[in-house]
Amino acid sequence: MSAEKPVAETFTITDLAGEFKVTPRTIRFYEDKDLLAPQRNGMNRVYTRRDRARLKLILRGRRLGFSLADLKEMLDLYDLGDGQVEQRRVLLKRARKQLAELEAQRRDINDTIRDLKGVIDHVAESLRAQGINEQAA
Amino acid sequence: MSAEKPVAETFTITDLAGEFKVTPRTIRFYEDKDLLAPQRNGMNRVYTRRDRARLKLILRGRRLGFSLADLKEMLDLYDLGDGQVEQRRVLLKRARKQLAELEAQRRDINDTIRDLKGVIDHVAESLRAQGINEQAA
DNA sequence: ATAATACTTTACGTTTACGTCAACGTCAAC
DNA sequence: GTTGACGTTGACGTAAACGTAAAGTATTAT
Repeated sequence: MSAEKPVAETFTITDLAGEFKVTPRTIRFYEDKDLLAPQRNGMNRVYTRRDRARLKLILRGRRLGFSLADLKEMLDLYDLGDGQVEQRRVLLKRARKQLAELEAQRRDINDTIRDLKGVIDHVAESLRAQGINEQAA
Repeated sequence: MSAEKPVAETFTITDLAGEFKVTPRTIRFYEDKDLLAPQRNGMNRVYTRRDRARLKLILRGRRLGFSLADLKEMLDLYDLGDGQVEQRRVLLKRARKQLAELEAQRRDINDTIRDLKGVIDHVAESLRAQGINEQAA
């Protein structure tokens, strides 16, 4: 009898696992690595929307090839926005460094996309030149 | 007595390792996985500019988080542009699928960059609001 | 002749990110 | 009261991507 509304107040581990197409094992593993820290209801883990947002960020980072250690640092960046002055200065430096790396990665992606488009155009053209349809007969 | 010009005709394994900041072990490992197939001069490997280009592509792919298995497929895409018609049709489909994935990844990156910029702006602003310089005293 | 340098193969070790049982707790339904 | 359904904690297994010796070969320098 779980609510079907877009977002509930809290989530169970299988809720999140189902939503993001990962196994509960994965989510527990992230907790073991201190990337998540859900509350408990007795023995059971209870995830807030904030936990859910963190998980989303972790999985996005993983798709971009970042290690869990990297992602822990990035999450700490998001967390420590209300620290002491010196802490925030350090945070700012790290965040800008991280930003530079992401922009470098974006350049890599753009280059790769351009190359791949070149291949596609070339092959598509070579098929057209022979008067061949792209779809099979 | 190695030439210092930007590009030579052929390269040794340590040439490439030096240029791309990886170890020879890494390059040999890629060969073992059939991502590279350099010529031999006796026992020693000899890399052409084409091999070098492949290595460059592999390393760029790795920075984007692709597995070596993924990259082998992608390299095959680049290679098979002159195959039979049916082969090229398959190639075209795969290439377009690959392109779609890359564009999805670019969206992930753009989202992440946007989030991170938000953090930076927020923290920088909070420091300015207190009349604090970003650099330490 | 020998030492240094550069390269080779073989093989076992390591880290990361989980997968896969196994055994147990808890609550609702039958 | 036992059977699921869902959750829990270990603990061991594993695939990927190299790292790290160990031991041999080939060329070059002295």
